[in-house]
Formats: sequence, C-alpha cells, structure tokens
Amino acid sequence: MNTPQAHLVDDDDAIRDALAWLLKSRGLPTATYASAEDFLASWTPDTCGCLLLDMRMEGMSGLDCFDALLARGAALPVIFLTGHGDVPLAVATLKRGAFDFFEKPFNDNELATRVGEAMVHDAHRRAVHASADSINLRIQSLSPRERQIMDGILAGKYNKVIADELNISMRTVEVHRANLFEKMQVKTAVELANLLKSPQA
Amino acid sequence: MNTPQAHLVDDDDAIRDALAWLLKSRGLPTATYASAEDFLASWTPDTCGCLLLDMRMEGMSGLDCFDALLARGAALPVIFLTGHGDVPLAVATLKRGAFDFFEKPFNDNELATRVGEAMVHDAHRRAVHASADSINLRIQSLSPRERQIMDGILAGKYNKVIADELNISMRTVEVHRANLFEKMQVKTAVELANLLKSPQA
DNA sequence: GTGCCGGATGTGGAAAACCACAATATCCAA
DNA sequence: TTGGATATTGTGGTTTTCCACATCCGGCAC
Repeated sequence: MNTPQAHLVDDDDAIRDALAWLLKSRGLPTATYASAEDFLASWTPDTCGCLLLDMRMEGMSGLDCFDALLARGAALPVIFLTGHGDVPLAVATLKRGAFDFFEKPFNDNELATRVGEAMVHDAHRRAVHASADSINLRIQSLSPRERQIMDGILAGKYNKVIADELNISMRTVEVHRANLFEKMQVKTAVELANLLKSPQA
Repeated sequence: MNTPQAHLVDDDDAIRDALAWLLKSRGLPTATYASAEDFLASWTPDTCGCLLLDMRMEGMSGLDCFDALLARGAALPVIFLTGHGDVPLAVATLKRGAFDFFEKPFNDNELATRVGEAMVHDAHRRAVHASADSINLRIQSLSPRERQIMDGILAGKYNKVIADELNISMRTVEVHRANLFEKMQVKTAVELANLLKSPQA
C-alpha cells in the first residue's frame, strides 16, 4: 500500500509549486506532476490519497486523465481545478464522480480543507474495501457445493430442506455446513448473514 | 400517496408554459407553480416525482426553496434551471444533493430525459423507504426486553448466553425470542438478520 | 378492582443443529 | 501412483432450539 498523498497535476510550474507549498504547509503530504501523462505513468492500483487535477493542460487534459483513471478502475477522489467557468462541464464532471470542482481563483483555505476531506474519504473507502476484499476472498475459497449450501442457509432453510432440494443426505449438508462455517470464519448462521450484509454487495 | 409529477416552478409565464408543454408531450405528468412560495404552500410530505426549480425568481429564489425543502426533510429530486453560469453555485448546489443543474439555454431532450430519470429515481427511493418504514414499524412494536434479546440473537449468541448476560432464565429468553419473531414476522434468526440488513440502517 | 400487558419461570418433549469417529468414491496434479 | 481436494453417507450422542401447557407478579387503564 502506497502512502496516502495529495497528487497534484498542473503544467504551470509556478502554480504547481505554490499549491504544493500550500498543501505541505497544512501537513498534507503532496506529490507533484507536470503532466497528466506523468501522473498516469506513476499510477498503480495502490495509489491513494487524492488527486488535484488542472482541467486545461498541454497534452492530455484533466478530463482525459479522469477518463483514463475511471477506465483503469481507480477510485481515487479527484478535485478539479479550472480557470474558465463552464457550468455544464462542472456539472457533468461532478455527476461522473469527481469529488469537487474549483474555479480559479479559489480560496486557499477551502481548497486545503477539501483536500483533507478527500483524503479522509479515501482512507475510509479503502478501509471498507479491504473488509469487503477479505470477505470475498473467503467466499471464493468455497467449493461450488458449499456455496449452494450457503445459499440455503442464508435463505433460512433447515438442513433437511436443503438436503431434499439438492437430493443429498442431511448428513452431507451438515458436513458442508461445518466446512463452510470454518472457511468463512463464523460459528453460526446469523454471523454468516451479518458478514454478507454490511459492507459491499 | 400523491401521484408522481414533475413539479415545475418558474416565474416566467412563457418559459413555464413552454416547459410544461415539453414535459407533458413526453408523457411526464406536470404541475406548474408561478413561485417558490406557491409550490411550498402546496407541498406535503407525500409530494413526489421531481422538482424543476428556476434559480432566479421574484421573491423566494430557487436556492431558498431548496433550503426550505431540506429543512422540511423532503427527499424530492431537484433539477435546477439557471440563466447565468455560475460554477461555484452549481458545484455547491450539486454537492448539497441537487439531482441536476441545467444552464439556459438547455437541450430539451436532455432535460426531458433527466426529468424522467429523476422520477424513476424518486419512485425507487419511495419503494426502499416504504420497505424500511415497514421494518421500523415492526421494531418499534417490540418491548424493551424483546429488543435486548434481539440484539443478542443478532450477535449470534446462544439463548443460554443471552440469559446469563441479562440475569434471567433461559426459558424467559425463549419466550421473548418467540414473541419477537412473531412481531418481526420471521421464523428464524437468519431471516431476522436478513431483514435488518438490506434497506436502511 | 378487574382485566390486559409485559416480564419472568418451570416441566417436558419433539425437532434440529452440532460434532466425533469412520468410510467410500472421483478427479486432478505432483 | 500417491496424495489432496471435493463430495458423499452412516452411527451415535450432546446441545440447542422450539413449542405446548401452566403459573406468578407488577403496573396501568377503564
């Protein structure tokens, strides 16, 4: 897991340096990139924190960079910076999942605050994701038969009913049930149901 | 429950009539209001569908109307219409939960499409809400003791353990358990867990 | 004050879950 | 070919759930 950082992408050296200084002075770890291409080249699925993206840049635009990230399945919160007010663009970008959209000139305090919120948001997202991953991993370790029995259990059926439906003996259901409880690291059907509910789908 | 409608609020008679005609011609039931005050006066918690709100109006502004609705706990999807591009306003409004934000002149097809989507969204929201209400109603019918026993059950504890923790006999726990299953309309602990998970919190 | 409700408890039994020990069969990879 | 994972079944026994029948107590409303 990479260290959470504010990833700042702007092709204007002066602005980039000023913004980086602002963020660092607020205690926000910051990495800078002179182009969207540079950022994408260094990006990995572990990249986390948040992304500050200038909309208009030489080469790849901020929007193109956002598209590229979405295509790669990134979930990094993105804060856009733009110089020229464009309501439809701002609205469309937010609806596509951008975390925020700042028009220059912006208030330094507001931006720094939002960057901090974005990083908290991302930390929370990663925590939830890690929990979901752990559960999905356990589910994938189940054999097909065990998954069938689990479905029956989650439907609140008696072992006897499950056995009838699958045309196997009750004893076999009991064995699969014990095995899948072991794999899912639960002791009761209720714990299993709780596990499969909370975080993801 | 009121009939789902597009509630159109605009103080410009010509625009309001034109928009209402547009929406009705697309098969979207539409009600019109000449002011935010008129709409708020007719609003009830049952008002549903979606709200089309002109930002700049005589008297109460669209934003004020939005605030008033939020204060009343309304969950109606709101689509804002504005004549003067203002990125910070659009961004702030969307972040506060507006469904969409259109800048004039807008494309009729896009607007009508979004109105349709907003109404679908609201119908879905109401369906989920109704289900959650039904469950909350059942929970509220439980006695305090029954709720305690339910907590224990949802934690996957044996009746024996619950009894020890509450310093009562196992038999009493069994009785409460049966009673609360009756009230919650479930037959097994797993069904109870499933019920309390899906929709709300 | 009588009745209803919530709460608590007991006996006793049927049904289901839970578990240890034991065995067989298939498929697939080392 | 041997071993591991998956799937299947049985015996026998303990624990827990689930339920019918019955009793007792305190608060509260009519």
